[in-house]
Amino acid sequence: MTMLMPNDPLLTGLNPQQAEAVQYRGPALLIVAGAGSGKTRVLTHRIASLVRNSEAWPSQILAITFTNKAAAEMRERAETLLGAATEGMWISTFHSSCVRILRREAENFGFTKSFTIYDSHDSRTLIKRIIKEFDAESFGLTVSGVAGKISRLKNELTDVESYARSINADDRNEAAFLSVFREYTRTLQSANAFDFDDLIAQTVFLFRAFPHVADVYRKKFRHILVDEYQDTNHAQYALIHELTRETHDGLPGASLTVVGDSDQSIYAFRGADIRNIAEFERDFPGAHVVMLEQNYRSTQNILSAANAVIGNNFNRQDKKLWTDVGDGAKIVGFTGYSAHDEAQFVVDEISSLHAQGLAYNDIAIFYRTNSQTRALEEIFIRSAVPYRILGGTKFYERAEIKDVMGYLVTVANPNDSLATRRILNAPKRGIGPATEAQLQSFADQNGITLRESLKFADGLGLGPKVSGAIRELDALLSECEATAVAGKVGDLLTMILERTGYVVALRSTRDAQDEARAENVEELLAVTKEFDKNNPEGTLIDFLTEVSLVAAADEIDDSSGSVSLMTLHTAKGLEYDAVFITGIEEELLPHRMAAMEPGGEAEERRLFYVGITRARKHLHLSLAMQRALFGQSNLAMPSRYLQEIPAELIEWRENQLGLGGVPRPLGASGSGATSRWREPDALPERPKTEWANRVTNKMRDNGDLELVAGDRIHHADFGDGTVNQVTGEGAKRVAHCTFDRSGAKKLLIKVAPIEKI
DNA sequence: CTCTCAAAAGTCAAT
DNA sequence: CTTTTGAGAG
Repeated sequence: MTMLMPNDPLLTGLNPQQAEAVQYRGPALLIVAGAGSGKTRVLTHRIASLVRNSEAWPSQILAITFTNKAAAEMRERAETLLGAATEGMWISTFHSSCVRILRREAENFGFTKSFTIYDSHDSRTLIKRIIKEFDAESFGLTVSGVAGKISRLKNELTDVESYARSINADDRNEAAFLSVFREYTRTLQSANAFDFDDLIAQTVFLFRAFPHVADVYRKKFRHILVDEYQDTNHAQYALIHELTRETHDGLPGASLTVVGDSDQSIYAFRGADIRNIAEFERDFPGAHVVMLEQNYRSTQNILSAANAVIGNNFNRQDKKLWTDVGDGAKIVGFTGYSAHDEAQFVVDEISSLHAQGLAYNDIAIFYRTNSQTRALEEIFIRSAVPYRILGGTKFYERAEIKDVMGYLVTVANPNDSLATRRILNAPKRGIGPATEAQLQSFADQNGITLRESLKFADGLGLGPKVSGAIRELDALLSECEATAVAGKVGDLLTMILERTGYVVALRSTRDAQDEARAENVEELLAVTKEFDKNNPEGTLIDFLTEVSLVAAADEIDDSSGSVSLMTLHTAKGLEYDAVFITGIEEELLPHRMAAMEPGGEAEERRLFYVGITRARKHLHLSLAMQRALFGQSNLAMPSRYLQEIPAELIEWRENQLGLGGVPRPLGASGSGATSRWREPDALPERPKTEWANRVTNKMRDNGDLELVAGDRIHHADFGDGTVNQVTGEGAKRVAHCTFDRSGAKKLLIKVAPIEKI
């Protein structure tokens, strides 16, 4: 079914399998794409060929990815191929696509277009409140338990009423959960809000309940392409099914292309069902399958390690990645005494890679849990290496940001009582829990929103001070509502901050952290202004939608010139010249919680596999012998997965402090890691660094320390040394030194624990 | 209603 | 270890 000439530019440089995946035409195509096999290229070329051959209008194409970053990249590459002809194409994430559909269709089922989106944090706040109200703790309900169960049910497309029918009504615990679930659903509805899982599930319900609405989208989208198909959950799977169904007036279903790799399925905890891809051929009879195994990203050594590791998973379709670029450098292994020691290795190694000409933004560090960032950051902050942490405690989850966003949400969606409650007393204006309860019950009795109840505060018999505060808040919100209609988001936020004195209040406290909070709020203001600039037509709702749907990986600014730190999950879909995977220890990878879950061990192995296959040229694997958890130091054992990599692929680096006769954590063969492991009290005495104390104490400031080449200095860890050169300016001055004991280091003068001798 | 301090908890990844 | 929470005083 070739529609392209063999010499078509859209096919040049593609291998036969890739070319087939671009050209095949039929109702269903599954592209099994191993890591680094050029799937984005195949997808974009496929889209381009559809448009170029006039097989489809751009507006008939829907391409779905998991992150905004992936969507942006796909759009950019499609634009390179097609130019302006990409206009009208939907290239976006599952969540963004669904929001777009829901905003158009919300009025069909009891919502308005200005609905707000609750992130997991908002959901938990609401669930917590409901559990308390229902006194449901006594039935063993916890916030995380309920949140997880509701999320699972929604991902399985089970709504409250069908759940109610499925349970044993005599089970008091289940009944208690049901009433919490009911109340949660009711509250979301009356707040005109959807939670994350609703965005997908409600779109499916919408399509099922209103076939004529579904038909509109079935007719519109004639070619649907889904990336990372192995990570779809049941609701997403159902959404795709709904969209590719035949319409009621007999138009055949859209053509569906899915791309995925079951070896990279790492989101089972979020409901991802590996069967969606494994059973694709059964779900879509006549589906054509193309396998992409040639890897264009990594060296053979890296691929051999990846193949060896993933080969230990059972029940997988065997595929072997290969490359023709050659073996490349060996994988570098390192065992540190502690997480800080490990971090120091990472930083030193990065400095040396950088000295060899590798840019910082081509380097990334991965870890299993966000808590591992602390030790890394503590070492990074004192080195001259620029870094950035992706994800983790997210900006939008900070209390001060939630407060300020509460104003924007209340203005955009006055039904959202969760947001209104949040701002009643932020900043402190004397409206406490008692007043809040009174306002809420007044609102409930009169069938109005909490926001509207503020207008009737005078009749509630509250004290003059409280009534005055409420009147003032009401006036402020009214003014905001007027501004929001006409103005920019940045102007609105500026007005809110001025009128509430929120930033001023933060600045006037003694708490040093409040200064940082004030800066965060100002950063948010900058974000709104940036949004206004990039979206001249953008509304407040558009802004709120955008911030609700940002993901960790979306924050990556490739031109930032920094080393990127992120979890292994966030790393999926990205690639770097040099990759460091840290904390490759039992209890961490596989994580102790995951190891107990069914299928957990295999999924953790896939996670490791994903990490390994992100590396183009250099791969570093490191671990520590002791790792602190909640301030408690525990013994750590090398991960079982480490032993799955053939020993000849790894070159173990000596600990620079001189590890004497301590063996590397694993040898080529024979005795397992455990027996080769020394007891901690047998470790050679090492200079006590007491990182924790020094690092968490007040930040050192050597800002005015003058250093020139030739100066002798003393460093708390590295001992005495000589300054070779000083580069940079002001607070960013960097001393290039050679230490007598530890060799060459680059230190940020401002914060390094050094003194002149 | 607000502030302060001490106890308790979090302990896995995230759209 | 850090952050959140609850109780009790002001």
